[in-house]
Amino acid sequence: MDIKLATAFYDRTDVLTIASELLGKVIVTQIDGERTAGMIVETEAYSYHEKASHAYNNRRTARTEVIFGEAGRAYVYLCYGIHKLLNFVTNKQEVAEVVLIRAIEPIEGTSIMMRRRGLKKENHQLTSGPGKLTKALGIDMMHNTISLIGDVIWVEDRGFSFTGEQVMQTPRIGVDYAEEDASLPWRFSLANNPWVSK
DNA sequence: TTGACGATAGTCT
DNA sequence: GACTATCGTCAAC
Repeated sequence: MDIKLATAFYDRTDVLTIASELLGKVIVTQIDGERTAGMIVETEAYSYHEKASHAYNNRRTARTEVIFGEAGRAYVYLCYGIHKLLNFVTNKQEVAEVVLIRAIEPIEGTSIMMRRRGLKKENHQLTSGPGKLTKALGIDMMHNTISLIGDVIWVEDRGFSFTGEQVMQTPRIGVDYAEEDASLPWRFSLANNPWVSK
């Protein structure tokens, strides 16, 4: 049974719960007439009250405005001038919290993803990182602010469930600049899943 | 108007 | 392990 997650899933007050519950959910994209999908195996939470967040201290700019908007939208931004990173906006309006999608396990359209990534052989390089999965799924800056309840990018619950020791909780990657907040264990990943980023 | 800086990934040594 | 491509964003000038 494939069930598309509704706004209510994202419109909750605990971003850590949402980040952990997204493990096992399936991202589906229908872009350029091509359908691809993958199961989320790694996420990170970001909140306005910690320094790693783009919206730290409720800083509002043109870029961060979507984070303060309604839950259930995509926040896509350019990192290092090259990589597009996909986030899900959560919580109610004016509360800036998001979940970064860091890795997925390919489920549908693997050959399409390989072509987009320029890979000839299938391997874990395909989607094991935040910049890799967006390229594989066909997600670009034009998808910033798009609804996750629509028919371009959405998330389904296909019944995959992970709990307890199957879920790892560790510090986030690449946020050393966040000083004391860099050590917050806000990264969630599936234990022993080969598609988790290195 | 300018310059410093990334929530990374791929290449080279 | 080290190096760096590449560009939008943001704050300071």
